[in-house]
Amino acid sequence: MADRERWGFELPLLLFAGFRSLIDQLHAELADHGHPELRPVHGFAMQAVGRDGVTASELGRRLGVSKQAAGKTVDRLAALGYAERVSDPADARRKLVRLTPRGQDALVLSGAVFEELRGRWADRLGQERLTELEDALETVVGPAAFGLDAAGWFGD
Amino acid sequence: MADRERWGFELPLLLFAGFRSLIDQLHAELADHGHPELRPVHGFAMQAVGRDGVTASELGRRLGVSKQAAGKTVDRLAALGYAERVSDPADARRKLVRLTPRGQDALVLSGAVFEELRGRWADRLGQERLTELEDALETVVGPAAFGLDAAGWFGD
DNA sequence: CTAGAATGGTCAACGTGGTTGTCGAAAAAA
DNA sequence: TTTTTTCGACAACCACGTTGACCATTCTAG
Repeated sequence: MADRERWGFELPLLLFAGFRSLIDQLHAELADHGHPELRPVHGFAMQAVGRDGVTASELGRRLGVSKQAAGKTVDRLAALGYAERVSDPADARRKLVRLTPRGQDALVLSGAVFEELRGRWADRLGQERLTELEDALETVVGPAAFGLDAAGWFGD
Repeated sequence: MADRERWGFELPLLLFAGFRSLIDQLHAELADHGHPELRPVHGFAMQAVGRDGVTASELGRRLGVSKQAAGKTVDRLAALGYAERVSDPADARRKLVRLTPRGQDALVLSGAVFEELRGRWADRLGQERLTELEDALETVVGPAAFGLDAAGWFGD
């Protein structure tokens, strides 16, 4: 919306503002639908757990944090009723982390909200410009974009 | 780079990956130029302090955190040699936080690195598509993009 | 088969950055 | 002048990350 020259420092600010606006709206929506306690970090963790469950060590690898940190996140998720630990009969060392129905619900709901939010961006920009934006971003960040390793990047 | 239909959840991931890639490269560069201790949160805080200095309370307002949290950040910045507190002769309650020369250096360096990084994106995308991306983001996030309130969003 | 290495989970201590609540001193407003 | 507001600090606490250590179990070589 400006043909003025842009500063380099605006780019990260714009990206962050976009990201944050989506995440903030997601969590406002989640809070309105029975999940007020969920934080962004929990969403990432649940996404990494997935439908099949995962061990705490593997979760740590997927999220790019130590297994201890992953274990703590699972503790919180479990305390909030979103995940549970199940012993693995095939390997007495492992404890599978699985999403509870509540956790699955939150994940499904998040997916729906993200679709809705993308729709709003499409209304604002037009499908064309939105796709352009996504493609441009994918060009510069590459497939790394879909790694969930957001270590330490999330808070309230 | 894909004419397939995109999922809503990809958008925040792409934005975050872009943001993070810039910030990570910035701090790698800063570390290589004598500022290995700086964290993203410090950059935001120093930006908010600016050339004129600011009180801890005002800093908190600018960053969207409590004055206590802002005070702690100033403590950390001061311990690292990037900021200092100066008593305000005109108001005995206030203590002006100011950047030290080291702090100013880091800020100037950051600005230069961001220009360089934007240049790399321009090489990849072309000036046209980069400007399109910036404009599209500004359209959806509005002027709010340039608020520095990133409460709790930063870590390592 | 058994000894050693690798893996998984947990405990402890700690660092950083956030929150509230409280408080006294100083300034501003009534 | 009295009351209210503001500023900076202290304390207690929470969330989320880190290392290091440890034990139990499983895998892998010899």
